[in-house]
Amino acid sequence: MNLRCARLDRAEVCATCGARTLAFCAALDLDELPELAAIRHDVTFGADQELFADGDAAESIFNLIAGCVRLSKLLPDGRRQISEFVLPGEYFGMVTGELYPFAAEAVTEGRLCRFSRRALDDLGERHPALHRRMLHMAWDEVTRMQEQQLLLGRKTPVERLASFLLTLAARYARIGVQAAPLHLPMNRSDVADYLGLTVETVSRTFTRLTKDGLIRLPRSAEVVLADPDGLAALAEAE
Amino acid sequence: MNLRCARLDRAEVCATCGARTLAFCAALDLDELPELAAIRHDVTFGADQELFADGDAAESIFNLIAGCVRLSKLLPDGRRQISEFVLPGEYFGMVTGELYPFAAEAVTEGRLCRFSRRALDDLGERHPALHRRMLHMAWDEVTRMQEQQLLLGRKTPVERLASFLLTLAARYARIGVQAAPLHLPMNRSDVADYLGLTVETVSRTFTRLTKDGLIRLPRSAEVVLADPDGLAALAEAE
DNA sequence: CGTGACATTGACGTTGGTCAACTACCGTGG
DNA sequence: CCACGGTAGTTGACCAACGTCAATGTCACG
Repeated sequence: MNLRCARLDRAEVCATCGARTLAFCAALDLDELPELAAIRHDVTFGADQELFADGDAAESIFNLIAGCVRLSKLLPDGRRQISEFVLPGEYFGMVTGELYPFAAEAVTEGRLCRFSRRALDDLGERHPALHRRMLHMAWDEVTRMQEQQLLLGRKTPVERLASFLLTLAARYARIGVQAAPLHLPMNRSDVADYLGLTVETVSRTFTRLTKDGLIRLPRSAEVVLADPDGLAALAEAE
Repeated sequence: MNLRCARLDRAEVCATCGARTLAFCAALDLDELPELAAIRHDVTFGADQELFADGDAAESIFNLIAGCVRLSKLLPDGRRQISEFVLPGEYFGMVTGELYPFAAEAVTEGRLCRFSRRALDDLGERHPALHRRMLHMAWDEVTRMQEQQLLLGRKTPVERLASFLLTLAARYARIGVQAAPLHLPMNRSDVADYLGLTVETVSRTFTRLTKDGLIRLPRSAEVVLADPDGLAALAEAE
């Protein structure tokens, strides 16, 4: 295989990527994609694999293609807060400082593109649409985080879990993943650390929602949203 | 005064603005500033004034020059979460949707630049450095919010208040505001809704920190950080 | 001074955390 | 194919922390 062939192949990868229309890559035209493909590094990872640790040198930005990743921060005594579950099409690892102020770990196995910050920034200089798209995605992220702050600061456990299930279902629906039944890739401990609760409270709350007929739980990782309107009423907290 | 004079005057406003080096405006060179000045609307506001409500049409982006603004969300029963206290040099009101999903109210009197989303986006097309700067500022915002989520989800009241005081002092120091004693522009109820607590708990926690010699409270809005290291130890939660 | 809003303090109750036991599930190996 | 062991999830009893409700204190402004 000669160089020319190799370049075409790499471009092909981006052109046929399932996550392209969702991710920031959508900002580039087909004929610009080879430039993106040229600076992209393909990474596959297994469940529970650490992608980077809190305090690592922040040299890369990541674009998730498949799987689920959790971003988390720890207190010295081990208390943990998961700030986000990253889904396909979303990017993570963006910081302006030298070090990542949070950790990224795989929830499930999956695949992502790694870009050197430097190279991606250069590409953005040449194709401003890329930075513009990343800006809008960052704004969406901020909006989601405001919603999550309301949840963490003011909602009861039932309201938190109802919000969580609905939001996750909506996010999966948006990226074209069937959501009935809703599959939870993360375990109860992850859910607890995302919602600011303990595993026990999460478990009790699942039971409570089940007994009230709002959901069904054929398996612990599979949720049927039996009464979405009822859940929404809880989530918006009447 | 003729048109030419007026244009020069408007440009002058941006060139001499105290917040320019802090805000996204720093992305533009002096000779590009008139373009920014041309689309800028000057707004002064009084304490407690509503800048926009949750659900208003999102037609503008705001750049705070002076004063303090709170961004908040409400649940139907009145529970409130303040997601951010905006300080001079920061911008707010950025969303990708049609409506603001949160409210913005003045904490103190102050001054800001209002930009139509459309006009600012056009300017960003012509000067990519602007979008790039806004992108980095958005990333910083996300980083601050992750820190705040850890606070809301996992910290105790004492840890929350210690973190809050240190973070606020650091932010003021960065923009060149003297921080000894630290002046709190917001009342206890705002602090409570920012930290996910009640006023009573906030008040008791102020008392506790005072009795432990970590702070002094000459007036309820004035805090002397008597033992910053002790506060930091609490904030990082040993 | 007097008034009203904001802040603090106290008494008490509820909610969600802690600790411990129990159960279900899954993979492994006999 | 079943027994076993380990992990994840659920349930129960108990308790402490924070919220609630109510009273009191403080300060700024007329």
